[in-house]
Amino acid sequence: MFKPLDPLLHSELRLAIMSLLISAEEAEFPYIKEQTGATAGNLSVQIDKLSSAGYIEVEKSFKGKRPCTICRITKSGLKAFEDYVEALKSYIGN
Amino acid sequence: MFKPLDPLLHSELRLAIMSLLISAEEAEFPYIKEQTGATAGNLSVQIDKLSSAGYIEVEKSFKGKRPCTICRITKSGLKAFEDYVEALKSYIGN
DNA sequence: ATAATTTGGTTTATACAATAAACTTATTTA
DNA sequence: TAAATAAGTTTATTGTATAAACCAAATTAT
Repeated sequence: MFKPLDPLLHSELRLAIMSLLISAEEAEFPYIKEQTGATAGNLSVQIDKLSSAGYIEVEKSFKGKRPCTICRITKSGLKAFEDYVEALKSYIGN
Repeated sequence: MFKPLDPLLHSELRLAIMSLLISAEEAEFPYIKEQTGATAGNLSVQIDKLSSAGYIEVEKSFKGKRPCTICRITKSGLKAFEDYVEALKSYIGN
């Protein structure tokens, strides 16, 4: 009847991050922060979780002398997102 | 960009309860419990929350000598659900 | 008859998770 | 050179989902 909702994606901020990365394929930390309106701390934590789960990959480099964190969605992240949307439909009706 | 998600509805079990009540317009506690697979304790708590918010109304009566708890969605609950679905679309794309 | 189980829940405790506050390091700007 | 900004991370707090424990009545088994 009701399909279980991946708890990693069933989170407002993490869902927003994933949504952004699906449209963008690549996004920097400050951009995600601005688009989601999240605090840096919260964003940092949630990015870690998505990264640990293998849903996104995080590339830390330097842009000039400043740190630069770039995020991309992974294949498995995209799959998880699609599954999540599918599961959601069992609650909200397509 | 991303619309905020009503935290009361952004919960797997509460969303399932609301979803059921939208289709059914009326449902008894044991039926909801069976359909959602929730434990009675969890269900009781979440029903209380939805009821306190005015999203559902709860009628406690007796069926013979056994207690009987019937739930119905309210107008404001239906509105909240629709708004939630609308907000969700800003994350998952319609 | 009475002990055990089931039904229909509620209350309480716990463990996790979302979020912000505080902090770090480096860089601009005043 | 002092203050503010940028880009994050780590830590602390608060909240919330969930299950465990509990209660009362009814039913079933011995």
